[in-house]
Amino acid sequence: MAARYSHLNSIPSGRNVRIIQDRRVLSDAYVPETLPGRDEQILMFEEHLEPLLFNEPPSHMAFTGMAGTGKTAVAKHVLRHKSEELRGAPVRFIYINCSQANTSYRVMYQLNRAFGILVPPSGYPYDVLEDNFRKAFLEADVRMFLVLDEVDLLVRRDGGRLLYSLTRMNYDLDLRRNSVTVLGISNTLNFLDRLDRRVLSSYNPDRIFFQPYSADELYNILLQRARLGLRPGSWEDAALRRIAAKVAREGGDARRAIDLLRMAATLAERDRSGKLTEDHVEQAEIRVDESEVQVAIRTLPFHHLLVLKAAVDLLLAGDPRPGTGKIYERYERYARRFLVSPLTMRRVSAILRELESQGIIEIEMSYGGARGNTKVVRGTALPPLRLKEILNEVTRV
DNA sequence: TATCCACCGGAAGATGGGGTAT
DNA sequence: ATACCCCATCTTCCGGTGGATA
Repeated sequence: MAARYSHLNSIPSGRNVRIIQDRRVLSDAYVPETLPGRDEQILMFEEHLEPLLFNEPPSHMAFTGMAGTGKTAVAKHVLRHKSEELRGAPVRFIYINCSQANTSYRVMYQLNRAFGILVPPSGYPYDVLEDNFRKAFLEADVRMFLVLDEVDLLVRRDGGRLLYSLTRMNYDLDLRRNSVTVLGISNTLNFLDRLDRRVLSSYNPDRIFFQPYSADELYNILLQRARLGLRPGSWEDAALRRIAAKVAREGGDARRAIDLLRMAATLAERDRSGKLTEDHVEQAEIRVDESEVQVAIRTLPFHHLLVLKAAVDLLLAGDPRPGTGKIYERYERYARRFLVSPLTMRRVSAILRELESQGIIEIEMSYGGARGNTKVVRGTALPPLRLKEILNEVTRV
C-alpha cells in the first residue's frame, strides 16, 4: 500500500524542494502559543480578568489599534488559557465577530445559540430574542464575558443599542452571582468617542492600546511562523528581514507580513530551488497586491464596477486627479449604455468611499474653493491599465 | 466682509427582498 | 393569505465647507 504512493517522496536529484510543512501556521487565523511583542497587552488583559478568580465581575474593556496589531490574537490567546484555568467555575466566555454579525439582531441570535436556544436567523421580533437571552442567562446563573470583535462595524449600524442593553443588564443583576462584561475590539481608534453618552456611561471600558508592530517584532513573528510551518533550513534570514522591514514601513500589519510569507514560500516551492530567498519576497509583494485587488473587484456589485470604470477611464484619458463631478458624469453615460438607470450622486459619492475602503482606489479631499470641496481619486492600487483589463474581464459576462 | 460654488456626509425614510407565524 | 419582522440599498433632504470672487 505504502509503495503505491512512494512517488510523493521521490524528489529529483535527491534534493528536498519542499518548503511548506504546515500551511495552517501560515494563515492569520492561527493563534500560536506565544505572541511576540505583545507581552505588555497580555499581562494587562490577564490582570483585568483576575476578579473572575475570586468570583467578582471584571470591568468592561476595549482593545483599540490598527488592523493586524494582534488584538484578536491576544484576546483568543488569553481567553484560551483563562477558560482552562477557570474550568468548572460559573464563567462563560463568548466570542462573536461583528463583521458577520453586524446588527443587534444577529449578535442576539448568536447569544441565543450560545445559550442553547435555536431561533430563526431572521424574520423574528428582536424583543423576543432579547427576552430569550435574558431568561437563559439568568437560568444559567453565570458570569458572562463577551468578546465583540470588530465592534465598530456593529456600532456603526445600531448606534450602540446592543452595547447599551447588554452592559445595562448589570444594573438589574445580583452582582455577587451574575454579571455581563463586554470586551469590544475595534480597528478604528476613535470608536469610543463616537459612542453616545448614555452608552458610554454604562459601557465605560478600560482601554488597552495596540501599537503597530516594529520591524523587529514583525521579524520575530515571521521567524516563529517559519520555524513552525516551514522545513528547517529552507529559508534565508534576509528574506524574513525584508518582509519585516517593508511591512513595518507600511504600518506594521502582521497579517500582511504573514500573507507575504505564505505567498513567498508558495512561489519558492513552485520554482523548485528548495530555498526561500529575497527574490521570492519581491515577487510575492506584487502577487499579493494583485490577487487582493482582483478578488475585491470580482465581488463588486454592478454599479460599483461602473463607477470604478468611469474613474479608471478618466485616469487613462490623462486626468491625473478626477473628482466626483467628472466621475459622476461619465458614470451616468455608462449606466445608460448598459440600460440601467443611474444612481444619484449622493450614492456614487458613497460608492467611491467604499472602493477606497476596499483598497482599490486612493481618495484625497480637495478644498478647491470656488470649484468646491470634492473627493479626488489620487491613485489606484494597481496601474490603471491593469485595472481596466480586470474590469473588462468582469463586465464581459 | 458677504456670498457663492460644487460637492460633502449625516439623518431619516422609501423600497424591495428575504424570512416567520397564524 | 395575511400580518408581521429584519435588512441592505438607495433616495431625499439639508446644514456644512473653505477658498474664490464680488
